[in-house]
Amino acid sequence: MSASATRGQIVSVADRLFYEQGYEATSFADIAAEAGLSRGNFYYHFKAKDAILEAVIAARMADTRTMLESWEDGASDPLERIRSFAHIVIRNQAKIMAHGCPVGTLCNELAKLEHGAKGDAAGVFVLFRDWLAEQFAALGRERDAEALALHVLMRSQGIATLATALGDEDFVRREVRAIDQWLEDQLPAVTRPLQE
Amino acid sequence: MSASATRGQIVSVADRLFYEQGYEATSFADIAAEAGLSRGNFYYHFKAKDAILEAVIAARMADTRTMLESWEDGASDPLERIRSFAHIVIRNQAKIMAHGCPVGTLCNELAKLEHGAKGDAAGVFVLFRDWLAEQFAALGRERDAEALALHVLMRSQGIATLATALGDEDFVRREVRAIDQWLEDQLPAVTRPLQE
DNA sequence: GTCTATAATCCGATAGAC
DNA sequence: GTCTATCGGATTATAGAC
Repeated sequence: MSASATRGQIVSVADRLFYEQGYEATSFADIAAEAGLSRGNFYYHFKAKDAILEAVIAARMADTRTMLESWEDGASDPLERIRSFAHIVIRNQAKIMAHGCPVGTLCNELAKLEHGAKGDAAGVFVLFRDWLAEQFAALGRERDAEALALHVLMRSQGIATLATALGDEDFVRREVRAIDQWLEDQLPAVTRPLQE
Repeated sequence: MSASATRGQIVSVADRLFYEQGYEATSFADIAAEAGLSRGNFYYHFKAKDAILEAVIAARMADTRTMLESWEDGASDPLERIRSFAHIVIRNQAKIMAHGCPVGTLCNELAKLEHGAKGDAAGVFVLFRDWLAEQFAALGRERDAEALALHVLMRSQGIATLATALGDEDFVRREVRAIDQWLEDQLPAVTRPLQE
């Protein structure tokens, strides 16, 4: 296999295992076994575990950009686009209940490890935040677009964490509906600030 | 030192290190060093790492019950009691930005490890949920008390996760204010105190 | 590019002296 | 109850054959 193909295979497997098992709990042997190559061959492609993590984060950034573009292509209405985001927790419910949100759980783990890549991992949140803020701005909420974006992100993270801990499907559906309701309440030309 | 005192010392140190570094990343050597005893002596008090985890979770359950009682003693108004909970993320802001919410991050880690104690760890969430539901019931929201309780829990978890990832203090303050505002919007008009 | 073999380290856990 | 010494296994990482 070519070097780039093998490298891509490693990143793909590592991406999934880091999500399912966590970064530290995933060993080189785990990745090598599922990627179908020996441990020794690993160091030809990645000299250290940190390097794989950076490649996985870069891949997630690229995947996220692709997903955001597909939501833009799928709906011209900014409100519908924001709903596309809010409904991830339902579409990926089974995975989230088993392993949480890939972004939130990785940031939490890297924070505890005091790993320098925490900021890189949080970059996926920044991608979502800025994209959501664009949609809110398009809805006429330019002034507090970023605050509204972070509010939606916050709720999706809270839902994911409690879904993992408690495994309550009704709770997930109910809270996603509450986001939909909240979104519509933001719609009217009335400029209602989030705070105060 | 007596056995129970040493055991308590181990649990206290393990509690803090599990929070700061994570469960798996904390070794027996780490705990032993900070508790001031040898690795070998460990197994007199805890025969396995799982046993320490269970003791830590039991200690957190007890601490949480104590905290809930102190909030009950500190305020007779259920709304004020709920605010006591919502404001944890501000009181513990520095720790949360560094290591996340102790309950949420532990549940996430145990979920990825497929560790049987995940349900026990989630028991702290259940304590908070039931206590919050009691307060909402006392405010006249008996019918949806549990859903309201989970909503508050969800928001505090979302705030904690984003605070850890992004380190934005303004975001934390703004979202706690938004919870306060939401709380007042939940009050049935009849139970609202007369202004004078 | 891929492999085997192995070094060096750390882990959880045990045995036994005191 | 506390200690030292140590086992067996897993881990990251390297060296070198092919």
